Amino acid sequence: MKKPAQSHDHDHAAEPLADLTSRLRQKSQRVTAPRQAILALLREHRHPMTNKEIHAALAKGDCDLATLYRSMHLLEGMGMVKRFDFGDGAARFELVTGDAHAHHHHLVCTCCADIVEIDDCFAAELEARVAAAHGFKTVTHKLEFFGVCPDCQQAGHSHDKAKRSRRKPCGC
Amino acid sequence: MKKPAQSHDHDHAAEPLADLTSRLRQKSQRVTAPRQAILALLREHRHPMTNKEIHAALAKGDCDLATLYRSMHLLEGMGMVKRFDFGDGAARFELVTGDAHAHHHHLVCTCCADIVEIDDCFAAELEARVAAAHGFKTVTHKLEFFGVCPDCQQAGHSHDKAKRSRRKPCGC
DNA sequence: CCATTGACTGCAAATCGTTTGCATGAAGCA
DNA sequence: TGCTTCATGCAAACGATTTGCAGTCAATGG
Ligand SMILES: [Mn+2]
Ligand SMILES: [Mn+2]
Ligand SMILES: [Zn+2]
Ligand SMILES: [Zn+2]
Repeated sequence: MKKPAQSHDHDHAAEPLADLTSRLRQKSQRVTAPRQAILALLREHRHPMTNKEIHAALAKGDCDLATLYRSMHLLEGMGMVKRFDFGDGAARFELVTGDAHAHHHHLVCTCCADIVEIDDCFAAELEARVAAAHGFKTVTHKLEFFGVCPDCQQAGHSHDKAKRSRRKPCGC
Repeated sequence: MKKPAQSHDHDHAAEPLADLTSRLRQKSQRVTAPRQAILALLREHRHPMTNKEIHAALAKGDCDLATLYRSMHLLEGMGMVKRFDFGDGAARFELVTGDAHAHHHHLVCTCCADIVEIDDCFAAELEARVAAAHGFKTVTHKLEFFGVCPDCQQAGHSHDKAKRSRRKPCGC
């Protein structure tokens, strides 16, 4: 019914954990157990995760939820993770792997919450146009796509968007 | 320091209030005082407003905050208002004036929160491309631009994005 | 115009994601 | 090893949004 699930995608050349923690030291941030656990976990995932998901995925006692929130702020500020917003009220975070991956978008299934990574940003040109047209500087953009994935189309789901709770993907 | 402010923009041919309420009746929704007050207010604004802003703008006692939230859900479901998300934790709503206005985007000043309406959606093509590439159906997108408006550039603000609170525009 | 009735409202309490105060704990360094 | 400072855990605080409930009122039919 679901696809092979949000596979952990171990099949990629991930930056060694040591390299990640060293980036903390370089900015004189302490390499603590919670931070290592978080980075180790994010390293295994290629899709944005909510703090709740991250917390649940970590071994019990690895990291307090409050510490997790604080850590994500830190990592975001250091540019090591990127924050995404799918409009369901919970922030999602993804490890930044290489400059190219820093800015990108997603295609989210409103039915099963499956996420497709959209690595190319074709909005860069639009951004420049919009900025110039109104005299704005340092313009950025947030862009996410939502739709029904092939699997959920089959299942014959209708999913009246207006009726679903405003928060959280339906999960069918 | 600020521009003429979020002017009420009375200078547009707005749909008569009666036409709006009649749309409620057509779908057998009751025309109540709170709903009329909300519609009358939204009719005066062309930019997305948070429920807090709407509630503050209404005469005291016109509409309870809980009723306001419920009303926005109703109106959104009826397609009379559109919900926008600027990533500051509070939903914003705008009256839908004509089909053409239903889907559009914004350019938001991260400094003074000034909003520029971007009526053209140049992302429609991208959307189709993304949908086709991954077999998704009924694909939609959310897109907002953020930057520093001309006024705030002058003021010599730096605004280290990483340091600002995650929520709410700084307001300088 | 009045009675009827279910939809709608105000108020308060509950949720949810996120933030913060505070005392304790432990990285990094001499 | 001891010190200083930053980080953590826990619990309470927060802001946005939702919900339960009892009273109210818009719409309808007589
Ligand atoms: Mn991604
Ligand atoms: Mn708008
Ligand atoms: Zn982009
Ligand atoms: Zn668009």
